[in-house]
Amino acid sequence: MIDINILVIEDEEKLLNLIETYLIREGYFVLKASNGSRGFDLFYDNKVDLVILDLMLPDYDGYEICEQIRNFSDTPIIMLTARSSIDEKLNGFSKGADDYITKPFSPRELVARVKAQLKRYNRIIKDDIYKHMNFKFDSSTSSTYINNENIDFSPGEIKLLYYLILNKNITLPREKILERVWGEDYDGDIRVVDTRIKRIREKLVCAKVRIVTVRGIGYRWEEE
Amino acid sequence: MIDINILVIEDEEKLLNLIETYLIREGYFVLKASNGSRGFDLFYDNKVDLVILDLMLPDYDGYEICEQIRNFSDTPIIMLTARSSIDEKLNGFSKGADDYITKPFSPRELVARVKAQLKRYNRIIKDDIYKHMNFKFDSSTSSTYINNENIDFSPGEIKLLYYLILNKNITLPREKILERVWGEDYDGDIRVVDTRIKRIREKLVCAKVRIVTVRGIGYRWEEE
DNA sequence: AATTGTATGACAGAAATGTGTCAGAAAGTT
DNA sequence: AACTTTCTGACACATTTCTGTCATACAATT
Repeated sequence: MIDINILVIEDEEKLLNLIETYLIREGYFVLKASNGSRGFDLFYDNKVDLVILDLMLPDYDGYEICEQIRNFSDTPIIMLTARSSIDEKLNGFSKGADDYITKPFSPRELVARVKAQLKRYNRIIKDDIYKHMNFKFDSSTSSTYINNENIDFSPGEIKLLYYLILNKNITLPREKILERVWGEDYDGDIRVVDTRIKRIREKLVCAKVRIVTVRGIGYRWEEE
Repeated sequence: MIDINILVIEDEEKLLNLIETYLIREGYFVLKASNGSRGFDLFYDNKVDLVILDLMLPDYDGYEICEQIRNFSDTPIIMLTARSSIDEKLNGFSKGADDYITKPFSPRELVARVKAQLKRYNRIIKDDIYKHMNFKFDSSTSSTYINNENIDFSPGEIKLLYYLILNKNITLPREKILERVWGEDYDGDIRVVDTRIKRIREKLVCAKVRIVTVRGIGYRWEEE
């Protein structure tokens, strides 16, 4: 499965750990920062899929960070704050936050909002089922069905499959696939991608979906 | 896709080479200058899509260069500096810089900001869709559709197609096409352009757009 | 008609992708 | 631990597609 990384920037340690617990329970990977500066570093050095950002931090104002991130990234940002007036809310949105949670909040609320944002961004998320014609992929159990028959894929194949489905109808360059599926530190032959695509294709022959080759670029998941 | 050239003006050689490495890894072409004067020359003599400019150079102040460039060009400029006070930041922006990076910075930050600027600048079509009548070109996926049917073009054909669309209704001389699409160092027969145009035309027969020949000069993308 | 510029088809070398095989790694069993 | 099975990346070779060149045909201009 492709890991989903959530960066939480929050100075109150207890709350930080609490949030972490909830998110980990949902299967997300959590990056923790207790101040804005550290948060930045983590954001730059990792693939971050969503940011949960406290408004009041020891070093920076949450708005500043939000603005900074928005200068070069569309990663969804959820603001976290004790203040709850309408004014503040508007301010947060205008700075580019995608959602806003006021403390105190329930774990359920947090998780729901996180999922909502990820879904908006990615279309498909954990615990979702992708289906097209006779092909079905259940991301919560990583099982694949063709004509309601379970088809086995290896762990690596599932990872690639999932990534392709997440980006259906979008052409993915080999480099990008390699970075996301194999990881940034992998430095072997780039054509492992081809080999793995081939292995997946073998199992998709009867499915009404296919992986098309985009010469000179990479591959694309296409629905028939 | 058309090559993207980034001009880096930075006197610290190690940093210069480091930046080059990151950018090349992302598929950009890099022009290096270790002082302002040389930077100017490179800017004039090349098609530059973005400038990364150190604030402190042996011969000129980065602000001066920024102003100079702004006198006749909107090419995005990213300032690079060790200083980080708000004042400096404002100064940089007011002189026409589009973004600002303070040292030290992570590779990811650099690349992210470069991408953000290029995206903003190339609004015309990058990640955008060109459409006229029954013809559609999606630059983010490099896909072409005629009557909503996907038409395959080869990588080279896409490159030329894209360049023509970017300059629609403008007559492009062969020499210019050759320089931009084939690259400056290509030194084969100039008539390759004709051949490739022909191949594109074959696929455009049903489209309500066409490439017209301008005798003695070159070609022009024309909407019917 | 002569001259100049462009279109087209064929071809061969180049480049990218597909595929089978193999050996080492990882995971699972006894 | 020893063994078996599966997974996975590397690599070589086959296949497909691309692309520049060139010769010839065609069109425009004088």
